[in-house]
Amino acid sequence: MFSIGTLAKRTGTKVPTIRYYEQIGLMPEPGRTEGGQRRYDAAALDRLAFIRHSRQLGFSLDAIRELLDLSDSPDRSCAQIDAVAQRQLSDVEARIARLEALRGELRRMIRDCNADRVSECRVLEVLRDHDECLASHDEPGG
Amino acid sequence: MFSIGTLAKRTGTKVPTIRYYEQIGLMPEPGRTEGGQRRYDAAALDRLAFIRHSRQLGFSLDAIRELLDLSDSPDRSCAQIDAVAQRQLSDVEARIARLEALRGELRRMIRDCNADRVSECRVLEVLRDHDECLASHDEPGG
DNA sequence: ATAGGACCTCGAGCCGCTAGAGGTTCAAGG
DNA sequence: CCTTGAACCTCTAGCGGCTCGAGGTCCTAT
Repeated sequence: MFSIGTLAKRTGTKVPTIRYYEQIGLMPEPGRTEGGQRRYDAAALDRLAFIRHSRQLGFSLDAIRELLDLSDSPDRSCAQIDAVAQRQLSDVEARIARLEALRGELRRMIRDCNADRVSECRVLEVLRDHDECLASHDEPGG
Repeated sequence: MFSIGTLAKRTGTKVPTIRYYEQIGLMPEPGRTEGGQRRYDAAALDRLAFIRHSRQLGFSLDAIRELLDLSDSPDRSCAQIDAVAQRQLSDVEARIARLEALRGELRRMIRDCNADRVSECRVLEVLRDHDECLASHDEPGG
């Protein structure tokens, strides 16, 4: 049985993040000392490590919740788990594609700017005129 | 002089987003009709188009504010503008690199999973054991 | 004159945390 | 056993960048 600070250190998570995960029901409520401090066991450590690693791979907390739920039924087919991972992969691939398009525009914009003064700055021109772009980068974010 | 809805349509922005930009001082307060409705002119349209396009290229609202401020001094050197764009490019490149690493892990994870049951699922194994990963994907997001 | 779409403000909610205030508990050293 | 001070507790608010809803007003076309 160890404290939230120890759990935080062992998983590379910040303490408030652990409390947040508990609050949203991703981590179960742990036992408490008489004084009211949280005390964790190895199971909690495993679960949090799973969550953190999934987060590092870009899974949303909802997707992680799904994975954790699915992993509680060891006899079921793992097709659903693979589907969650596949969705994540597709998502990552889409984001890469979008960012690569942005990278192209930014590079072109910077390369073409041989101006001295703001008034002739190619970067600003491109930002002003959408038509100067090759790709149609519709959605922000990514 | 046209309404916020017209401005929204012409720039592909949602109406509440325009009001939000005004609220945070990115768009100036426009004139109003007697009844209190906003009325915009061509300058507002240009400014909003610039903002939207910059957003599509991934610039933060703060960076856009900087670009807009800089573009008000046409006689200055455009080095600062290029620097903002360069920063953005570096940012995009870093995000691409990170996402490519994630993509690799996800692909490997999915490829290796030939299991039927959840209990043998390779995807879950990898998520449980950080050591199964090739790269050290430290920070989430990206 | 009236209908109804577009506008108004204000406040809350999304994700995934992060930070701060202000107070309590625990563990180590004396 | 007592003191210290680091670590814990709860609660609230904030970040970016919007998005949505409620409840009300205005404008324009018929």
